Amino acid sequence: MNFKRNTAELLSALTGIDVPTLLPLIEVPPKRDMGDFAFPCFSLAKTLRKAPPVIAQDIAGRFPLQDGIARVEAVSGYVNVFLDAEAVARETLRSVASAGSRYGASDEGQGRVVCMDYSSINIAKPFHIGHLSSTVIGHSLYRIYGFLGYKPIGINHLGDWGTQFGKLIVAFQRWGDKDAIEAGGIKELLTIYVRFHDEAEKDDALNDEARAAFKRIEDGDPEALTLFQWFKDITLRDVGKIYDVLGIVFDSYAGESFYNDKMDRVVDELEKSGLLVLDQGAWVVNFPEKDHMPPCLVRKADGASLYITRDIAAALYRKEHYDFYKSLYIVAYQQNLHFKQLFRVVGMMGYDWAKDMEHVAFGMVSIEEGTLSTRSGRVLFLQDVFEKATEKALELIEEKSPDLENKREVAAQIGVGALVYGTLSASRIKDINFSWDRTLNFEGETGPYCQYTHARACSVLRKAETLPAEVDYAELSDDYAQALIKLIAAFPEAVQRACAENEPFVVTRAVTEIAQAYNKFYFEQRILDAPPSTRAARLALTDAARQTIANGLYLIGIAAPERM
RNA sequence: GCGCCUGUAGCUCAGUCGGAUAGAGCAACGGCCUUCUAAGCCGUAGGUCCCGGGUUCGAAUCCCUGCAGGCGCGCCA
Repeated sequence: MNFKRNTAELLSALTGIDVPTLLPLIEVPPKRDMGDFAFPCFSLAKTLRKAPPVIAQDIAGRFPLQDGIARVEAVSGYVNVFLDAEAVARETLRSVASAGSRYGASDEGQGRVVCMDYSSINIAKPFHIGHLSSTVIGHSLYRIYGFLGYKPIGINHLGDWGTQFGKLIVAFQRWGDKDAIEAGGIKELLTIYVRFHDEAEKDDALNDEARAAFKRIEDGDPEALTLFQWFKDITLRDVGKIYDVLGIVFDSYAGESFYNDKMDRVVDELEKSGLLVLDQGAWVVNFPEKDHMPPCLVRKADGASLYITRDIAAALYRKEHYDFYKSLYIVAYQQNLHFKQLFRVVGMMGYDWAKDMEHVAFGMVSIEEGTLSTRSGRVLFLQDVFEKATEKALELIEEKSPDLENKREVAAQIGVGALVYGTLSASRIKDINFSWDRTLNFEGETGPYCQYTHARACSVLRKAETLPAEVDYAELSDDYAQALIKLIAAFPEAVQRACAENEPFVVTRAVTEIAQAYNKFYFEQRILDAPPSTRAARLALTDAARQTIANGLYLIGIAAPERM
């Protein structure tokens, strides 16, 4: 049963206001002793020509005490509704128990396809913390949408085209060592790439050579293509290790090179719709004055296409190939203008589904030394951060639970959990200033805290050995149990909000609050050595908390170890 | 110059699209392990919700002006 809806229905009968308009007006009071739901009567004052406290008093006096409603009070213009603790406990715990790992899930998506462009790494460039946000937000949204019945399509739009591949070929042929690259991976590729730049400073002819080498890739020269593919394989193999650690899989790796032969069509179409204008030798699309947007360049003076040309081609391809209901781009806010232009151009081309594309923007990551910059050495490789966090977790495990069997595995889950949590703990738009202190702090509102709480609940259940078949839910009327139950009951709504706003942090917060409430409950109330009836009820609550935390952690892409 | 975004405790952030006395965590200080995992719990202290106007029963929240910071603004992605 949905208590909020039920309250709205009863209120509707008393006020004559229909349920849909009533529902958003009902709020949760700031303090628990003010009840479970509150209905402010101020907005009714004008139409009813009565003072809000009088109206509240009237409604409260006529409120029927049924369907789990214990009592109703009128306090300074509010109607405060108190739910029956036993009923709330029963309904909530039963629905968690029956849904299990699907608690919070729904079929509201009805199998509709949602494309998600995230992570989208560059070939031959190492994965650094700047790539983490897109990867982790995208992955979480992938799970959230899937959980709510959509069919997500995870797309890693690879940056696998451009003259840098010509440079890599030249560099490899001059100074490369196949075995060293096979062994060293991306870091080795980066080394020869950096060397190319150093040498090219002295000898500009190298740049011409690189351009020629890239031309060979474009022309389909077998040797060049083989090398090109090899660079990609090396990169994906390396980056794949990070995706494995994060538990990420993609449905498509179609990147820039994939769209290479699909761009002429875009230019043709733009031309036919009369949108293309020649300006200073280049072809551009101009926007109406009201858009306040500079024109966007679609084809360079030398005939070459650009980033946005590829993105238009990709948008068309995705619509035709997946027939998406929504198409999300999880990309930093630096590219706000780019996506505004992209969506507008696609709309101007006459595709009404342009409205279904959305830029899921997020803030920038900087480190203490300043903005990230590979060239000036201000980088933090994700691999290194993972390792350091895992090491810290391992130290703590050695200290706190030296008997744990799979220490390394759990340490990695905790270290990575800390990092992922850090990325998903605030709204997307906030900039992140990376700090080792914060990353390696596993106390308070952190990933390890939530994981710890989950493991703690698991430990209690393990010692109990069996879950009770019969539960007297009246045993869960104390404040600590009730606070926890209400947060568990609110979890499905949090998942829906996270989806509607493309904001994984909403789930992060919900999980954190449940963990906090469970820890308070755990500290204040004995579970295993309570009297049988109480013990049974508290075990059932422990299991519900355990399950909900596990589901929430899954949705934000964090592992939930049973021991730590 | 134009456009977008951000501004809440020393720091990192919430604040359920206008509601009741603005909440958490970190850091600081003080307590709690012979009892279910102390990666935990409790307490103390910490606020000009950037400034100023406006809208109304009521504003951290909505509107306007300003200030500060970030990002972007044609041949990169």
